[in-house]
Amino acid sequence: MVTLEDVARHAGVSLATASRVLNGSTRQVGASLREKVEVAAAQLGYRTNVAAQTLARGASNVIGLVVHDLTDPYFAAIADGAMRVAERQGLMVMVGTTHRDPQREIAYVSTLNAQRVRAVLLAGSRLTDTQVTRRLREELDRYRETGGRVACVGQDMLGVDTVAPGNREGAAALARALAGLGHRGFAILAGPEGLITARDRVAGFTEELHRLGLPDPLVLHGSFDRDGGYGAATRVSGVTCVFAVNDVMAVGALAAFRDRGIRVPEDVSVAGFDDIFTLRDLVPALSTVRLPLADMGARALELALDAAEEARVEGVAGEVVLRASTRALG
Amino acid sequence: MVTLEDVARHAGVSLATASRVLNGSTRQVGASLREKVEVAAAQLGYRTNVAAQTLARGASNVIGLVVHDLTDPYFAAIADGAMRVAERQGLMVMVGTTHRDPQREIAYVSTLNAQRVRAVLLAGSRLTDTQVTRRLREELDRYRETGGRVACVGQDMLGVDTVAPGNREGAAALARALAGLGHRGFAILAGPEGLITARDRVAGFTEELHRLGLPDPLVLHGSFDRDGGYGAATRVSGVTCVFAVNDVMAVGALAAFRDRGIRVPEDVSVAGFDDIFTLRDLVPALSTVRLPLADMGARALELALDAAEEARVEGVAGEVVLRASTRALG
DNA sequence: CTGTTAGCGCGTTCAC
DNA sequence: GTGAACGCGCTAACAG
Repeated sequence: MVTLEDVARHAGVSLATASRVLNGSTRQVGASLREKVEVAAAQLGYRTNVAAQTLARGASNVIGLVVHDLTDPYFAAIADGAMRVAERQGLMVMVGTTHRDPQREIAYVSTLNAQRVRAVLLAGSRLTDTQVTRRLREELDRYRETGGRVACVGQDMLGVDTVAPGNREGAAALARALAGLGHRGFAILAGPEGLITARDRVAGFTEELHRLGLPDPLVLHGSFDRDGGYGAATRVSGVTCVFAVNDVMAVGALAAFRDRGIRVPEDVSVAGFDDIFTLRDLVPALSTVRLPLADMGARALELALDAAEEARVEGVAGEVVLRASTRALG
Repeated sequence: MVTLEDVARHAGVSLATASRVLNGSTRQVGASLREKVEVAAAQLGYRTNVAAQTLARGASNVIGLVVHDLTDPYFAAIADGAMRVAERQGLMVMVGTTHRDPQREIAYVSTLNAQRVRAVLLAGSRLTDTQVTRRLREELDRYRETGGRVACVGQDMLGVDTVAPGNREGAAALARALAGLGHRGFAILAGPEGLITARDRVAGFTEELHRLGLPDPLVLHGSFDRDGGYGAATRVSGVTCVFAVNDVMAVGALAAFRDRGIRVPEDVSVAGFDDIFTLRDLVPALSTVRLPLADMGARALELALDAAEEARVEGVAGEVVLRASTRALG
């Protein structure tokens, strides 16, 4: 293993000089020595030892990213956005996937703390479980006490910089749009009870129906994925419009209705939430609430990197997009 | 920042003892001292400094993963598989996305080398550009010379452990199946010319048509994504069956045909390749060649981690899956 | 079992 | 400009 010292010796200069030319020091080095060092480094095939550098500098060039599931396009999009800004800043990204296990989320924060990453990004809905939230906060606080920066894409419950999707407002806007189409009987494929993202979308939608003087929707719980949508849709009846709290669930619902011989949108309208890119060619095209996921991931990392005194919360508005999966009544 | 030394002093033991209880040493420590150390660590909020540990041990607990694009479900699936085995082994994963820029792939290998990661996983098709391949190999060799382990999901061109999807064979089997349905006039949405995965699929398909005595297919190039499939499908005519070299392109083709008023499968059959999970609810359901992507990612990491004398190449067979997007003729 | 000590590779004051 | 030397936090002999 070639070390800086090898390079220095080979170039006939001091360790310090070699360090200055090879790594981003502010100090200047004479052209001739600089040349020698570069040649020696190239010849020997020198590669900086980042661990040593991190130790000496007391700061790393890595950021941590914790998501639930990379194969869920929602998180893939957020991760992509975050990784683009990381790359632009010359930072590497360490990724942990929790597969929706909150214990694992906490464990990752701890591990990333040990790695002394520059910043940690938490993507994904918070849970109603206050125990879990408290323990996560403790872990985050401990990390932040020693200079760690944290940002979150999701609900503002951790006392850190947060990019908060407008779940309530978006769902409410969607309800309004759907009501505007003439629908009066709704079902909500509501996701799991403990997931705040799902809850907020349900609440925003339901409250808006109230406000419009429409009857309460049928609320059907299930998992937050395709199968959850499918299963819940199986139990739908007597409504003209179904709101799945995310697009992936809506896809499951579409499949369920197809299997049941129920046509969309002729027999029932279906809307989702998120506007997942990979699903844009679905037939019928899915009405949904668009969230700029990549931007949200990027923005969250920017917030984390740009240290501030107190936690900032940035809301992100969802935009209702009506497509072929919902139709006007009468 | 609390260090091991702080903990040791606080517990009234030596640095070595503290190290032994807090980090995974094989050495035993008496119960009473162990207890003291653990209490002290907890009280002080000690967190291992992984950089220091890595430096001292000369080995890190991180693996590197280089993919083209995380938002492409193909890579997301591979990454997910790899990350599951990483997690099982207690390793963290550093991810780099190249966005199909080969320079960036090389740069990431260099950076991961500097990080002294335990292993590097390269996922994604190789290119026909021999210059690029040579430079990548050089960079990999340099990494391997100092103990780095490398594995690749893709073509065996790097001289490293490789999980090689059976692109040719899979495409040939698909051609056979499609011919068995009675199709004789084919078009291939062939992807970019320089991408070997695409090339192999085209070649396997074409050669099998030859072997069956069927006419040459119409070969239409384009990008390897949804838009490439859409664009190429726009130029299709006079055939009964279209083979898109991956599922995402097939989705684009479906959209193009829809826009052109061409019905699938009534007017034209469409098949893809990969069997992307997120697309399984597409209508019409896509005929394709299934690749066990997550397993491939997992297997590649296993290969990399389990050091061997010489590079192993494991072929992975694709399985033809005929669904509703292709129909039998006459 | 437990403690002492010499590095691991590099950044960075300091003097020159 | 350049070099010498100390310290970053931890591991791993080695000695007891």
